[in-house]
Amino acid sequence: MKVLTKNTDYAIRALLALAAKKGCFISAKSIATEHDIPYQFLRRLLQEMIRHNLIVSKEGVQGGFMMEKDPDEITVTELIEIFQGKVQVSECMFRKQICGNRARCVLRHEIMRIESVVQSEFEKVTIGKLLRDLESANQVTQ
Amino acid sequence: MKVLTKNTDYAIRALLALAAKKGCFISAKSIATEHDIPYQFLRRLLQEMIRHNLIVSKEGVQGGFMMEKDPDEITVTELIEIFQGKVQVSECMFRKQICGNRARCVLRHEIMRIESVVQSEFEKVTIGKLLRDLESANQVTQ
DNA sequence: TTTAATTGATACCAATATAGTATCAGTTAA
DNA sequence: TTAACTGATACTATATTGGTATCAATTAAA
Repeated sequence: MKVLTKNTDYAIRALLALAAKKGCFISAKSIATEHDIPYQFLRRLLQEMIRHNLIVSKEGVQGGFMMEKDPDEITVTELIEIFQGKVQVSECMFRKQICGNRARCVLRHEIMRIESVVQSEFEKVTIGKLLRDLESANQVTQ
Repeated sequence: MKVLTKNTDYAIRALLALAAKKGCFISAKSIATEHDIPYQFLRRLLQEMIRHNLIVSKEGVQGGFMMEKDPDEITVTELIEIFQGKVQVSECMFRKQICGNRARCVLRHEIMRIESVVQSEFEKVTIGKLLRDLESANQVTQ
C-alpha cells in the first residue's frame, strides 16, 4: 500500500525547488533535470498546481514557474487531495448494506477516527517545514 | 486516495461474520449473500486468509470456513499488509536522488514518522474489537 | 452409491489508476 | 527573427483493482 503516488512525490519535490528560490521563475526543464523528474509529466503537475493557485507561471524565454502560496500554508494533505483525491479510508463505509440498516456503523466510527488522524498528521507537514528541515540538513552534511 | 481497497473491506466483513459464529463452519455462499460480497471474489480472499492461518476450511457438504486465529490478534494492519502490501508512504524515499546523496533525507524522516502513526492506528483496530462494537451497537438498535 | 453442496486451484476479463510521452500552438526575451 | 519557454491536450503502456468462470476434488446426506 503506497500512500504517496509519483504525482504527489514529484509535486512535493518541485515545490521544494521553487520554495528554495522564492521570487524567481524556474523553468520546468531545470527542475526536471535537477530533480530527476520526467519533463512532460512534471509540466502537467505544474499546470495543475497553477490551477490550485500554489504557483504562477511566466511564458516565453526566461519564463518558468514561481512560488505563489506561502509554503507554510501548503500541506501534504492538500497535495494528496489534488493529485490523489481526498483521503478516505474506505468508500464502502457509506453503502447501504453496512450503514443503511443500522443507526450507527461500527466500522465507520473507527474509520472516521483513523481518517482524521491520518489527515492531521499529513497536515503537520508543510512545504515550508520540509524546506527548513532540508536546508538545515544540508548545512550539516555539505 | 482510498486507504482500504475492496479486498481488505470484504475480508474484514467476512472475518466479522466468522468471528460472530466462532467454532462453526460457514459457507462462502452464505457469507457472500448475507454481506453482499461477490461470491468468487470472496472465495479468493478466504483462500488467501487460509494461507495466512487466519481461518481454516472444511470441504464438501456442510463445509465452509471457520475462525482460526484469535480475533483480538487480527489487526487491520495485518489485513492491509495481506491484501494491499505493507504500508509505505512513498517508495521514492529510498531512491538515490534524494536519499543517497545525503546522510539523512528530511522527507524520509517525516514519512517514517507518519508511517508509524498510521500503522499504529490501524493496529489498534482488531477484528475482536470491531465485533464487540458491532454486537453492542446491535443491542441498542435492534 | 449416487448426488448435491461445498472448497481448491487457477485462468481469465474489464475497468480504472498510474506513469510517462508526444505534439503543436502561443508567448516573449534576446 | 529565433530559440526558450508555457498552455493545452491527446496518446500510450503498464499495473492495480474488481470481478467472473471453470473444473477437479471432497464429503454429508438422501
